[in-house]
Amino acid sequence: MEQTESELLALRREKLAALEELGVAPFGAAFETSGDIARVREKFAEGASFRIAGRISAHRDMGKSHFVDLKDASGRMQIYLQAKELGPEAMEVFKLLDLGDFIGVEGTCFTTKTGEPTLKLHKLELLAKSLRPLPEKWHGLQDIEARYRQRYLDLITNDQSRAVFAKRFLIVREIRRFLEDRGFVEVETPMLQSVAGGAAAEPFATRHKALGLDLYLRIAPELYLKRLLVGGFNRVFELNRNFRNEGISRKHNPEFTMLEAYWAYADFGKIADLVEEMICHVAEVLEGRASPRPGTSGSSPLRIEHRDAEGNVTRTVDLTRPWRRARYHDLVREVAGADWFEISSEERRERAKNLGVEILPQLADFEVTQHVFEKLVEEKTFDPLFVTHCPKELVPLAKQNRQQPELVDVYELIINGAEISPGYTELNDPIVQRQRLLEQAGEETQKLDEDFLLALEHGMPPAGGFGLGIDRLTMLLTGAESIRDVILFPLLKPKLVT
RNA sequence: GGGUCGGUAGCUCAAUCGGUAGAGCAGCGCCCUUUUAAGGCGUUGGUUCCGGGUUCGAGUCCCGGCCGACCCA
Repeated sequence: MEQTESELLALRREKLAALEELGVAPFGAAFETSGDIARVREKFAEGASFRIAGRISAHRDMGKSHFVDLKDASGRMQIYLQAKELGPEAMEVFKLLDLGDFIGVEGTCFTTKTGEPTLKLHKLELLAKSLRPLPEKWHGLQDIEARYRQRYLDLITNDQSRAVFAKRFLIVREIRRFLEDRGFVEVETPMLQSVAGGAAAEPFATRHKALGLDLYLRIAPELYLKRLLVGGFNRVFELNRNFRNEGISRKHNPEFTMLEAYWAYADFGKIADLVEEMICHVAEVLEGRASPRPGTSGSSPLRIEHRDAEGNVTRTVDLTRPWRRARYHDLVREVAGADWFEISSEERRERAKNLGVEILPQLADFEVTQHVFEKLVEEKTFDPLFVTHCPKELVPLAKQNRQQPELVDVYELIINGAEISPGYTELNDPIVQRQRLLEQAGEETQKLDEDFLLALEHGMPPAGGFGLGIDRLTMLLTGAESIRDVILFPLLKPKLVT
């Protein structure tokens, strides 16, 4: 089933063959450079000689001479070719080059009439032939689907996209650095688990052949990290992928990156302090400011601006410390009336509808309140807000409050209209933990993680812990509207691109 | 899962009421030794996402499907 190639592709193959005929290896070997292009631009000095390598991104043909733009991840540099200088053999090779080819060059610095720093070539080497044309230089790759499926083209073409991912990698690096500075040890726990615990979510199922074992991709590392608290690690974190077999949306990808950390002898209040400081630290490093000094970062204003395609500010998130902390019940009262928890269940349902919150009849009472909370507090809160003392039904793995046992000692951090980080005073009572897990499993006939309960029975120190969604944090700090814009290869249905 | 919108040349986009599928960039040929979205002249390139249907005639209208975006559940 031979498919006829388009002329563009056929032509590039012909050039490939012609190069081979000239004795040029079209997929070359290592090439020693004087540094990446940005470095060479810094070192640029009239008359000095440098070697650079990169992709041909533009070509301006002047007849007997040519201007070519060479690009690498660090920047762009103009090179200048003269037939006289390079000689006829090299010019013959040059004629067979295309936009998108990788070349290595050696040349002498000079500045053009228009002030452009340029290398006048005396050597040119083909490093890799490109057999397909790249997207157009001016508009770049606009097709959203193509940008996700062929992210490499998006990264080549769209500087903003590359900037978002550069920020993501910096965020991850700074989080690791911050936690390690405070004595947290990074660990790795199983992604393949025979009981997918630590959260309420549908797991992906898989199978180990040799052991004849049903396994699940983890939905959270929590139960393993707590085993490490039992084992004597007092400050641990894991920053890696979780998998949840659920729908896809602007805020959800089936695999996503989660930070979880546990701190022995701390509680959720200390955890909130830590998370607040950590996010501000990361934001300040992203903004190019000096690292915040302990105890002083609270005073300096810190705002994140989100912009649309035209560069207009669409939202400002104010991260200036200290962040607001408020109790769940108080926040609900603020939006739904001071008497919300005194009125009858029927009255609450009626009022929720009047407030524009859709309530299905089968919802439990606490779920009605939770819906009101989500619609009227969470989705309307953009500046950081620690929501504390949630009802225990919402958070089965946290510790109950000593004064009010119907509440748990947790916070839920909301920024940018979404939950971004839950923090807990962890439950370390194995007997209560077993009851809670049994209740949670309920009719779902979910297996209990008996190994985890066994570990707890050996004694787990009181501890604070938190989770932090790295994708959503990156959305916050980059202004991305969709989680797919901060994940290099988001999940899409398969489709052959040609 | 439901609703709305979209898929046209390698890329970015047009195509009136259903009437010969076009432009810019890229490519190819020619001219030009400091250009930079280089320029000038010429030129190639199409399964209009796929499959049916209506029609003298379908990119356009109808039905089904695939993929994506947004909203809702």
